[in-house]
Amino acid sequence: MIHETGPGRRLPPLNALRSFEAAARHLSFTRAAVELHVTQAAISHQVRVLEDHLGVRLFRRRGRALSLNEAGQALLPGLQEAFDRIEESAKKVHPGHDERVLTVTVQPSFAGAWLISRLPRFAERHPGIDVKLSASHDRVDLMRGDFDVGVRFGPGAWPGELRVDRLMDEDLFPVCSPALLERGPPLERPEDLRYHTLLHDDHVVDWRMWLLAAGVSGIDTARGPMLNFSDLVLQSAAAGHGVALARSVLAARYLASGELVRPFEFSLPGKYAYYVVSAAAKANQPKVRKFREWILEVSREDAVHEAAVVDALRADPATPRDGGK
Amino acid sequence: MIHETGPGRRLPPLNALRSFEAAARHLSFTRAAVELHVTQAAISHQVRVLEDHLGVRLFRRRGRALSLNEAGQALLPGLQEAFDRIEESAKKVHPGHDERVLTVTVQPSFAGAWLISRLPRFAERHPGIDVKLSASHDRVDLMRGDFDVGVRFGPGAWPGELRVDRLMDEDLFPVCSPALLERGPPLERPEDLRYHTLLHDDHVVDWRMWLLAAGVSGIDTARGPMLNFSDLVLQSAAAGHGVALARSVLAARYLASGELVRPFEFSLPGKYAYYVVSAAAKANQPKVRKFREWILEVSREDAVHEAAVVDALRADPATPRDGGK
DNA sequence: CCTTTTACATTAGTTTTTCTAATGATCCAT
DNA sequence: ATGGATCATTAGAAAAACTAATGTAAAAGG
Repeated sequence: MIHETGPGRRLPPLNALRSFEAAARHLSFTRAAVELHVTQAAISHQVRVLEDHLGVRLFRRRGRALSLNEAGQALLPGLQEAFDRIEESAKKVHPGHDERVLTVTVQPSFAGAWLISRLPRFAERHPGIDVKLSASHDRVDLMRGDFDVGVRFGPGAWPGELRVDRLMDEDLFPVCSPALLERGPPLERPEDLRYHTLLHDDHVVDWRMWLLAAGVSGIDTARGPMLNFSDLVLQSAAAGHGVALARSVLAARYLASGELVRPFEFSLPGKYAYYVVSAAAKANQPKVRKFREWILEVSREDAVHEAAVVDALRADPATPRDGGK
Repeated sequence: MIHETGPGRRLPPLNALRSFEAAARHLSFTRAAVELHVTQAAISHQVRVLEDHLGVRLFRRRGRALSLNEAGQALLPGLQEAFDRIEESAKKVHPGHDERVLTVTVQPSFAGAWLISRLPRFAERHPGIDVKLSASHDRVDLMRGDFDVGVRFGPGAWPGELRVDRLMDEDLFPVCSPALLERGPPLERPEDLRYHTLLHDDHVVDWRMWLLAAGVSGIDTARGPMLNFSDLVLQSAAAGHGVALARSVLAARYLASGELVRPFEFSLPGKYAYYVVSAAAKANQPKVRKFREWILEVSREDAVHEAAVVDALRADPATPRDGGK
């Protein structure tokens, strides 16, 4: 009665075809679901959509036994060739590009103190993405394309066409072992630091600046050992060797476990922060976007959570929430 | 660091591929949008999704001029072959099945009085579906697969595996031309019908039953002409030849235009109703579902609307809302 | 040139589709 | 029979796709 041609193609629902192909290959909705990282119900729905669209059943369902009926058998081979062709074409377009592998570069201190323990959560949420984490001090140029995304500590402004999102701010405050606090010389106010060994690391962290900000003078900041890595300084402090000036992100796990405590509240906001960084050209790739969104979300959640834990510990330092050392 | 293989395929987003293919074929997002019955923005988004996924641009956009770049040229041919293959396979599965053509069977009276004027709305909402309407008195067996869907007037219970939805109830009431009401013998109560010519059709409608229900006796229902089609009876009434016993659905358009009026309010609920019917096996096909949902929705809306119009006319019969005859 | 037209891009918000979790039904093996 | 495995169904949540409005840039027309 009413006519509307439209010269284009008449393709069945493509996502339903993908589910059907997987289901037909496995002869199992459940296994197809595993392959496609969805639930069995999703496959069931999609196959049904395709069957409704075509107006034919494609499977013979007899309880547990699943098999292709005639229509299904007619459909499958051509479909598989078609999908092969698509895979092949897609590979041709950008060889060496793998949308499943995400390469991430971070500093070792951040990897150990923060990222490693959280990465499993990412793998769980995005089982289709395979993270390759590179922890290294080497300055990596994200613009050169060696890595998809990085976490950098710094002022937040880098040259080049980058997408930069602030991840976490960094505060500086002294930490020491609970034993030192209980049994060492008094350590109630910043001034008391003069009776303690100060542990130094050779990076950003600077006792002089902190003491100045805390309004304390006359303490010799040349005293005490200097260690190469931030984490070693914290370990040393946890072992009771002295008081370290900690960066909040790196110290968080020691504070949470009770291995380190903060003798005083005062903390100096660091001038640097952690940023998620990626080349602008890559920033919108799904795998990159998912990582960025995930890490920003986790850092937000954890900030809330850790603040609560730290508060609890401060209220009752004798019973650390976790096993401790 | 974390590894998760998954032996399956690695296909790009399939719907994005469809948009790309159409856009590449037309070398125009706008024309691709027309073909796929979506907006230009949708194509733009989908192409972008594909480009992000693959990590390469596929088009060269230079203002108005759109062309495939190297990557796009590498992708297109294989993709088209793949889509050809899919179309071919889908056709093989169910030849003679066309998901764009919907065959509908109704009685001529319903087609003319109700469906024809509303069908354009359906075409507008679902431009991808091409309705083939068959108006015929022949009893058609929907189970035999000759038609996808039908509208049937009857008791609502038919044999066979059918999906049946009640569409509209049918009331019986007398109608006549406004001229007859003004200038003819009085016609204020059902009793006054004795001074008028009764128009009969040979179908369901029966003056005897109506008069009985209205509590009037002693009127000779054998008087007056009998016509073959319900609509002819109404036309005859509109021409002032007498009073017809109308079925509400069929009379609605005459009432709306003012060509017919109801001399009294009393109406007898018909024992039959209109139903949307299709074979259970076809009832979930997208084209069938869309038609069913549409017709049910329209009938609901129109019921509300027409009730309002009829009320308005009853309040002021001299100024029909529509042009009239 | 300047204006208008045409076409793609972008944004925010809505709609539609897809997916999940829970549960049910069925078949098979023990 | 009973338990385990598998697909189906349902309602509701999450994600994807789409639209409308608007922006931007290049080409075409005066």
